[in-house]
Amino acid sequence: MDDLYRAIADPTRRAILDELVQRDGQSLFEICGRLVMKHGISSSRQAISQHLEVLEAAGLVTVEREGRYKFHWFHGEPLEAITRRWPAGAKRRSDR
Amino acid sequence: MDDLYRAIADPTRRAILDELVQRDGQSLFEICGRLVMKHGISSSRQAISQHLEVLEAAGLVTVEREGRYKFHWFHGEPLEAITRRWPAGAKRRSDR
DNA sequence: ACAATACGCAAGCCAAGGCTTGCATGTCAA
DNA sequence: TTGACATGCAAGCCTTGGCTTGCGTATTGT
Repeated sequence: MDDLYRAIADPTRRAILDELVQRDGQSLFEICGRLVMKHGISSSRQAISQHLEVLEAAGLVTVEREGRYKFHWFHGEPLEAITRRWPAGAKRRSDR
Repeated sequence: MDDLYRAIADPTRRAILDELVQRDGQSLFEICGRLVMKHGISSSRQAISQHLEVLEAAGLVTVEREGRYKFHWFHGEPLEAITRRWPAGAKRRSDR
């Protein structure tokens, strides 16, 4: 529950989510390449791998091993907890 | 835009938002007291004040000075950017 | 005016976290 | 089987950020 907010706190992890939404089921190397190409992020492979672990712990990314590859899928359901917790509707202060 | 995710990354700040949703328009001292009472959080007044600055920078809290008091209101609209960015609907991986 | 109240500013401490580096493991193709 | 490829593990560095401490400012009540 707490991992969710930590997961989306990092801009690189948010870019990873953007990437997976745009093209689901990518491997680690695919993600690394696309982050450099389209998001200007050039972190090491290990750094991205650690980010993916955090996203997986938060339930925002689903993983499946296939041979020597590991594919990643986006899973947005945990995000609903945020708008369920606070009324996102534009609540303005009432005049006093 | 980036401040939003940092703002809700901290559990104390999330508790502050919970408090303001439950009782809008509190002063700093009121918030401090209620955090101790109902959330078991006992940080110093300055710590809470700094948290409120972060929340204000993220647009999640509206502030109005009145004499020697400073009142705080919850404003949930920025949160909509999250579910607008990623489809929160439970998207599952497609079989391969 | 004076003291108490409510809050702001700024420096410093310390733990958490993001990143790198180096090595290890496992898988596939030739 | 051997080498190339895709990933995992672990230790260390270094910045970020949350918290405290001490002092300063402004407002209110008596």
